[in-house]
Amino acid sequence: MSSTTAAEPRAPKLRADATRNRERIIAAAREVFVEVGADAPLDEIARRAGIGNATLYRNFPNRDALIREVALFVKARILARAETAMAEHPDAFDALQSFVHGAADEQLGALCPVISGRFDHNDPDLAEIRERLVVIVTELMERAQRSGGLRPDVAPGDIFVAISQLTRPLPGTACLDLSGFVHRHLQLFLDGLRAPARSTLPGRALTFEDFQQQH
Amino acid sequence: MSSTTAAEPRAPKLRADATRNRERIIAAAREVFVEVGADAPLDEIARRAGIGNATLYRNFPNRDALIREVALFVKARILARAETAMAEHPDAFDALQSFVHGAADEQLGALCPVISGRFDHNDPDLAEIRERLVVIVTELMERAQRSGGLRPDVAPGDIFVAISQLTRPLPGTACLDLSGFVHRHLQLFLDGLRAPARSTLPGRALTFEDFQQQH
Amino acid sequence: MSSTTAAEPRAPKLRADATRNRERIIAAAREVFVEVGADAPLDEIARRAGIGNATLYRNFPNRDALIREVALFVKARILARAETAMAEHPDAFDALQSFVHGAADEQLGALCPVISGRFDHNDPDLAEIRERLVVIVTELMERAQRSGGLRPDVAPGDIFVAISQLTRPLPGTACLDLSGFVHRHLQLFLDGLRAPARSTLPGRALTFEDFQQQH
Amino acid sequence: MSSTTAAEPRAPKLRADATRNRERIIAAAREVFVEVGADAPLDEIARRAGIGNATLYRNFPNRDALIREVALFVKARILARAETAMAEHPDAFDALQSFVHGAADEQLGALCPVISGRFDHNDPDLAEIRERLVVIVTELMERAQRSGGLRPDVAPGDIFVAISQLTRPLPGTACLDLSGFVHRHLQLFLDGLRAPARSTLPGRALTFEDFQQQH
DNA sequence: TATGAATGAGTGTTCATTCAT
DNA sequence: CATGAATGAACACTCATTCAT
Repeated sequence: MSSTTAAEPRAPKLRADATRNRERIIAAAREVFVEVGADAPLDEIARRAGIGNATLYRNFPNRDALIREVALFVKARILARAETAMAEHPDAFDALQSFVHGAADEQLGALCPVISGRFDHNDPDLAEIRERLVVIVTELMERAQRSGGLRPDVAPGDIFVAISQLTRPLPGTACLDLSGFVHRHLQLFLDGLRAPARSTLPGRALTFEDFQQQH
Repeated sequence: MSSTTAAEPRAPKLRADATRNRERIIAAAREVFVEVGADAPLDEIARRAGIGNATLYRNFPNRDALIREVALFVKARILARAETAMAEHPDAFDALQSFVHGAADEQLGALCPVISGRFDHNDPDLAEIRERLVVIVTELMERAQRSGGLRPDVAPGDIFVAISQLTRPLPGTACLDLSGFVHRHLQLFLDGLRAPARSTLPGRALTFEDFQQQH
Repeated sequence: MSSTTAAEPRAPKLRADATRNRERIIAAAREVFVEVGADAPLDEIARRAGIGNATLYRNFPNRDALIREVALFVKARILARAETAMAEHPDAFDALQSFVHGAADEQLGALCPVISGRFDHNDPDLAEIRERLVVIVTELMERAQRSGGLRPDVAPGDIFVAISQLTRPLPGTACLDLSGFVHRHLQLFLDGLRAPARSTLPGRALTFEDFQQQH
Repeated sequence: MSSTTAAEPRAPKLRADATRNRERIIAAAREVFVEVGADAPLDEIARRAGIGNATLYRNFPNRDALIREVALFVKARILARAETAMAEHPDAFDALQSFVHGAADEQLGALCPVISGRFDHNDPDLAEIRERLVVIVTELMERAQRSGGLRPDVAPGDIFVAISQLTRPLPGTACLDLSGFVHRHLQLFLDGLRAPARSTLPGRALTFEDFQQQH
């Protein structure tokens, strides 16, 4: 996944420190981005990670590089949620519901605006994980549509938009303020997704690409 | 509503410039806040309004005062949408749907995060318009629930959260990027609101006060 | 004294307003300069005088012109104090003491720093009143020296420096904070001025010109 | 006194730059405050110290923090003057005179208005040095009163007011303009302080606390 | 290599002065 | 002629990024 995974056999000791720093930075960055937003002071992230600011810059030459790593990290976790959901729920719509609520717990909504706009659509690492995510969510939805649980006029992009929008915290607020209600409104949206459709939707079904253009 | 509506017949001439500037500032502020967010440079707003920055400060001594006026302006328009919706649609759920889509067109979603947090809950002008909004939306929903169109386990706060979240643009993006799909996802949410309820919702119904605490 | 005293016979009515405005501005300026200092916002002076800011600028094209008028006004009052002191006190040193305490009451100390530095030494009105002040204070001091009350190694500039310095309020403070003690320290200084001299003074006696170079 | 005196032997190298900068900033601040006053542009201080403005802010997060350090620095030097004066002069009034002229040379007069008003009376460092100053000046004066050199109706506050007022430069002027005469007028004041008293003073003797309330 | 410090560009806000009514 | 409004320049302070140790 990461480009520094298996290469040089030398300097293994230094790497112990280095990778621990990387992880601490990414964790701190995720926290701070969720709380403060994409414009969070990088010094604050460094402080929260317990390192000097220049160390942060050594690991991630600019804000976008850091955001990229956070994106990779979070998408990997969301992918894992999808895999778990599919494995654990025999009913396809149940699996979809489980995935939606699980992705919300990964704070996808809080992080989408952070990532948004700064996205390098050609980044191979991101492309790979995105592709895997597309595949599994498409599979999840098609199963649910075939089983008659999910209305037929929706596509993966619709799901991701709903998750990211309905779970976004308000800026300047710690993420949890509305979170007591997040699952409630996701559930209302999921109820709207059930077959049979109760209305004719305007627009067209959103592909994952539509969503990715935004995020 | 506005304090400059019909009152003093004197000194209309001097006011001509001033009020035109005020209006231009508010319009520019709304635009810029929607596009850039609550931290938008005030100089940019001044530039967009075609005035000097100090003129902006003369009219609105600080950012919050400006945001307050934008809030008043937008809430007034949303109130008007609610009144229109109620008047024009004999079916109560239709009226509710019309209101929801109309409020989205007023960019409520874009402006909620702007207003959020900086809200002076004691401001009498804001309190008044908020109160009128509460009354009419409550009425709309209760009618729809009595007529069997709307599920009984939801309250006004749920509606406002949905509107504001599902219509929020991504930061750093002109508002319209997702807007082609906004009504689509609102419609999915509205489908989830229809009676009979297709699930048991977690949490409790949100009152308008719950929503206001956020916005 | 003023250059607008006796001239044009026309427009006497307008002048009534105009001169009342002038006086109110000067009074307000004196107050505000004493309270806030030489950098006081001119808008505050206009506000305190109950006029618009542009009216202030019409009367006094810039800060220095306003300060000049305040200087003239205050010096005229101090001159009057000197004349009164000389007339009322048979003993020359008593007269000097009376003058010193009286000048302090005119807030000379507060206003010297306002005036200082912006002085136009060629201004004929100021020159005239300055000259009259020099003459009378010199007379006061020479009498006191001849009568053996005042030590011989001091000159008018020494007196004025003492008054202005010992009565200066601290910046950012309303003038009166130390004022309970001003006369106390002036009195100590006056005790040091009495003959016979208790020390040999460093430097040379200050003329009024020495003082004027500062103020 | 200073928290960087003798303590940590580690990390002396990095500190070399930093402390040199701190010292240069304090020196420049003292200069500029004396010349321009408490409202001096901090950018000018940074420029004079030969550093970037943000470096100044890194060392002193706001104007008051900088003023505090200047106050500490200057008070320490004045305290040293008092100790020297007491040690070197067998006659108590001579010692007092030496202290007064010495404190004037430290530009106490110029800096009192800078410090004034922004004083945090609870600051422990400032409280400590203030206390030591009170003790030694009280001692100086009581000795001089016991030896019959100093009139009995004065107290430390009277001395400090005289020093600070008589040595204050005019704003907008380099401090030295009047300085040729400062010692002359201080000497006149000191002559007024000698026993026997030549008048009955109005008001009451000023304690150091009276003075501190101002500065 | 990791760090703390330095930097300069950017933003909010104030105020003296000018302009239009 | 008096006024309120408009203006731009100035300053405090923040933050991303670079440098020296």
